[in-house]
Amino acid sequence: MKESCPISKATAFLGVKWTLDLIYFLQQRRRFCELQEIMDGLNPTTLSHRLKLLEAEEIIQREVFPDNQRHVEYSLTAKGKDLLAVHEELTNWVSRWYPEEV
Amino acid sequence: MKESCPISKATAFLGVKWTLDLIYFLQQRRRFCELQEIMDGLNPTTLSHRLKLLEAEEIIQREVFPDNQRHVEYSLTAKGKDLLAVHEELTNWVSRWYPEEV
DNA sequence: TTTATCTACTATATTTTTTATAGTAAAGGT
DNA sequence: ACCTTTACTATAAAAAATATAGTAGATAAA
Repeated sequence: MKESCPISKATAFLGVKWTLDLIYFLQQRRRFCELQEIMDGLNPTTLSHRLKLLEAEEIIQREVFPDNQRHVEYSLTAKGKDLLAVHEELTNWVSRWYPEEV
Repeated sequence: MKESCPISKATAFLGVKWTLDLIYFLQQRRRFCELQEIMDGLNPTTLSHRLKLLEAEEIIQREVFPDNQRHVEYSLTAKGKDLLAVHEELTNWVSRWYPEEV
């Protein structure tokens, strides 16, 4: 952006469909299929892309269980957890403007 | 989403490319062409779509100047200004994790 | 021990969004 | 009269999201 936007580092991945929701749900560590279900059948191609993007940004970490290669868990890194403050503000905003929803 | 996500009301428009940046730049009231320039030539079709979305959500307001129909200004509503708290948190996060950028 | 199920994806094709580019129509300046 | 600015819209191409099916390994059930 011409005029620097101090948050462009963040909007590059937060302003992408599903990212904000995904971070919310990853407050608990989750498996791929759990995320799919929770997110109402979000298609696996998109979910896979998004997880890779967030992993590359070091917002989440992917852990494969050594005893079972098919067991993979995703969770927030310290950097990712630190983003939850943003979610909190967002939750507050939603409760102020859509009180019936929260 | 199956399991309710309390912020889905917000992520529906914030999790869309350019929305977060747009709100940031609309801290000051701006005209269409200014936004285009500031956002590094963001194409007018997308900008137009986004402005309409945010207007529909009552995050921004569109004002046509009565003396000149070609003079249109966009600015944040109270609801939109209230979202700036989220931007602030985001700015803080960026400064913590990308100190060289801010 | 064959068969079925679960998990974590990838492949392919279709639909939706975004983008680049050009164009329009009104108003204002020169 | 002519050029520029403004706020868009139109069209076509490129990129991203989705639906759907499929794969491969591991575990469970018959």
